[in-house]
Formats: sequence, C-alpha cells, structure tokens
Amino acid sequence: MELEVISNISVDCVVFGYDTNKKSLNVLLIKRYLESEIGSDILVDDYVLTGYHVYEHETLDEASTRVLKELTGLTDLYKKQFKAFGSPSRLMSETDQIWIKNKKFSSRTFTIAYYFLLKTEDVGVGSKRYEAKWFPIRELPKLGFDHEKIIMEAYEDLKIKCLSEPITFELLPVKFTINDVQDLYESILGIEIDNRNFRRKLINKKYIIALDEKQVGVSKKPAQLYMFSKDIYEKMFTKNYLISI
Amino acid sequence: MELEVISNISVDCVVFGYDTNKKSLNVLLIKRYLESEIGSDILVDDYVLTGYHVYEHETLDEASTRVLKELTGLTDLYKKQFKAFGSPSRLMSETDQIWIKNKKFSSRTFTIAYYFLLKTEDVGVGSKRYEAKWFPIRELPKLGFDHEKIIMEAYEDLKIKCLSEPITFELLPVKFTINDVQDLYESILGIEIDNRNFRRKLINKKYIIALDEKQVGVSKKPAQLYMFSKDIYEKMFTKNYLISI
DNA sequence: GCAAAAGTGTTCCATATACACCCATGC
DNA sequence: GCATGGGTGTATATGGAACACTTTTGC
Repeated sequence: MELEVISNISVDCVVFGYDTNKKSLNVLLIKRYLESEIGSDILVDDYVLTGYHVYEHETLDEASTRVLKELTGLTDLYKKQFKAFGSPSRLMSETDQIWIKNKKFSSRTFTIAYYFLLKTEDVGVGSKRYEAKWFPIRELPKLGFDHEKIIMEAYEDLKIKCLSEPITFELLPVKFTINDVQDLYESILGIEIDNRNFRRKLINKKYIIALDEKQVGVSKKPAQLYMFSKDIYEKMFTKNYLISI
Repeated sequence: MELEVISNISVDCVVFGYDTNKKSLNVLLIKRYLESEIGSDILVDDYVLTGYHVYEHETLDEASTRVLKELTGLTDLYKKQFKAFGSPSRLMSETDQIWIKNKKFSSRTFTIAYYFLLKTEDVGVGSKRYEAKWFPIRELPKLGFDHEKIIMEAYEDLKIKCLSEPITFELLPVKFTINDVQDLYESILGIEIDNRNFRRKLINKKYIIALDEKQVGVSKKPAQLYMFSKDIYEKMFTKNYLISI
C-alpha cells in the first residue's frame, strides 16, 4: 500500500520544553514564511505548531509520534492527546488562506492536538530542515491558524495535570535538585511556593531518591541531587477517592 | 449551501444518565440490527453509541449537540469532548464491516467522542425513531465498533472529573437529599462512603442549600431536600494549587 | 570576607477518618 | 409497634500554611 495522507485530518503537537538553567517553560514553534512570486511582498511570516496530516495506515498516536520524531529526532516522550479542533473557521484568516492555497491543503481540516514534555536542551534546534525555535510560554510570537488557542488549551491541561501526576519529572534532567523542581512548578503555575514546605513535602516522598552526588561547577554551595523513581511511584500508587468539590 | 456531511469524521456521544430511584448510573445505547436479504439470517444485532457524521458548516461541539438533541430532544446539557478515536482498525470487525458496507459509510472514520450528563428520567426513551435503551454502566450489552472502549474511557474521565468539579449535580434532580448525592458518588466510583462524614462535608458547603421542603410520598422518615447553587459555587471558586503527586 | 543560594524547625489550623446509636415517620 | 432509612457527635491523625535565620561553598 502506498503512503496516502488523509487530506482533512492532521495532528498538531504542542512541544513543551523546560530549560532548567533559565527556569523557563518553552514551546517549540516552526517558522511559517511566504513571499509573493512577483514583487516579493511578505505574504505570511509567523509561527505555527509542528503537525502533519495523518496517513491511512496510522493511528493518531503514531502520527503524533512520527511528527515529533521528524522535528526533534526524539521518541518515547511523555505525550498526551488532549483535544480535537475542527471549527469551520479555524483556518479562515486571510494569511491562513493564502498559506493553504499555496500549499494546496484542505481548508476544512480537523486536527487532533497532542502535547509533549521534554527538556529544552534535548532538542538540537536548527539541525533539521525546519526553522524551529523555543519561545517562553508567556512570550509567544504571532501564531498562525488557531495555534495560539491550541497552545493555551494544552497549557491549561498541563497546569491541572501537573498537580496530580508526577509528569513534571519529564521536564527535568534525570538528576535534579529540590529547588529545580520548585522552580519548575513556579514556572508552570505562575505562583510562588514556600521553599521549606515544598522541600519537606518532596523529600518525604519515597520515590524522590537522594543521590550520593552534589552539583558540580556551581559558584555557590552545591546542592544535593535527587532522582525520581517511576517504578517506586507506580508500586506505591493507590487511587484515592477524595472528593473535593 | 447544501447540507453536506464530512464522510470520514463523526462525533459519538456517551450519554450518562443517573436513575436516582434505582441508584444506577446508566448509558444510553441504540440498537443496531441487520438481517440478510436472502434467508433472513441475523447479520448484525448489538448496540452502539449515538453519533453521526459532522456537517461542513458545523463545529464539533455543534455536531454533538445536534446528535444529542435528535435522540433525546434535550439541549443545554453538561457536555465534554474527551477524546478522539481514529485507529485504522477501529471499525474492522466482521460485523462492523457488514454494517458499514450496508450503510455505505467510510471504513476509516475518525470520531470525536463526547460525554453528556443528565437524569435518566428526563429522556423519553422510545419516543423517537431510534430503538434506544438505558444500560447500567456495569452491565453493558454487546457493543459494535470500538464503542465499549469509548464508553470505558468516558467513564474513567467522569470518575476523575467528579472528584474535583460539581458535575454530579447534573445527574441529579434539582431537589435532592444528601443521601442521593452519596448514592450517586458510590455508583460512579464503586466505593462505599461514610455517611456521617459525607453529610458533614456537603452540608458545610455554602453552595449546597437546604430547602424549606422535605420528601413527600415516602414510607419512612422524609428526608431534607437540598439544591445546588451554581452561582454561589462560581462566585466562591478559587483555584487551588495543591500539589498532590 | 562576601556574595549567593542551600538548607533547616516549629506552631497552628483545617480537614480527613474512624466509629455506633437514636429518631422520625408511614403503615 | 415496628420496619425503614434519616440523621447525629467526638476523638484522633494527618498534612498544609505561615514564618526567618544559619550554613556552606566558590571566588
């Protein structure tokens, strides 16, 4: 069977990358640029999410994994399908229409949106044929299609999810300090957290394991390093039915 | 513009209905039945979710609302889009293929799944051209397509969601007793809850309002009736950032 | 020695949990 | 008067929230 794309269905990937040094939660975006053939006016110049149409033989999950691998080379990342977007008007802005006509895409395309979690440093941006760039979640550039909406909905989902599941460790290096984790939560949630309470809470978790190692090469007191044990977490996990409405 | 359906995209609706008297959480399903033209063998005889293809002019939300209105006559229900399903194998069982060929549907259809919450008693089952029937969530019949999977994923989502948002009141009559609410949580979650603790918890909420009314027509001590005030809930609502991982 | 961030303890309060009996009503 | 489900109180334990100073290191 030939590889055949389904012309009206795509996946779009919101790639969240955390930069531990800059304490910045970022989104990976791709340049969208088009000049007119005559006069070389700039017709389209903005950013979009990475995404592509789904192939006939693929599941949605496979399509999203493929798209992400093409851009970053990475697989086995944390991934969540969080919402489908299919409003008739979602690709109807003037620039979107110019783009779609140029690329001969269908103007009624439904997209299934995923988000991925990784460390910003794990992506060799620019090594690929795409012009991809990290943007802090609070400093997004002009975005094409309905991608700003998609990013914001992914972010809302991430904010809720990080409160109840240990997905934050997908955004951190294997070895991290307690303060790294706190900084990350503060970045994601946009709040301040009391350091003493937060430390106590984390250190008491059995799946947060103190290593026999400290930071090196820092010009201050080197901090204790920890790791997260998914194994222990999953073994301990017991569903709780606390009703908090 | 003519009404034109998008042949490879549908919405499917998991309709949850709670029966306060029977203390039963139910799912509304539609009979799928087909006999062979010669010999009248039964080719297809099972149940499916209500759903239909999306029209060109519609959003996904509008399509789901339309489908639900056609079946139940109801609008303005609690609704959540919870997942898209698009595996190439999702409609590939033998009976599904017979059905699809008979109905001339596309065998690679993506569906965007929603769930709805309502009171079983609000639906006049049988009043429509569909043969629709309620089934307790733990006693589902043989289901076509991948609809058992869809229902189970909707149910998992509902279980999580009812712990943190007051969506349970969508499943109860306007006036309810505290024990009604407890029974509902026990039905959804499949657990037992301590009555004294549960009562105290609920009665202390400002948005649970004691009415000047008691049950009538019961052959026992009539219980105090309460209502839920969405207004008060929303005014009081403050996002909490409790990290419980 | 100084700048910079790491690390540390205690008190108070809210809320979850465990647990068993009396009460009001309709029949 | 009795069956049925409605309704009540207390003690304990756990964990969150508030709060400020000392320590360690590299330079």
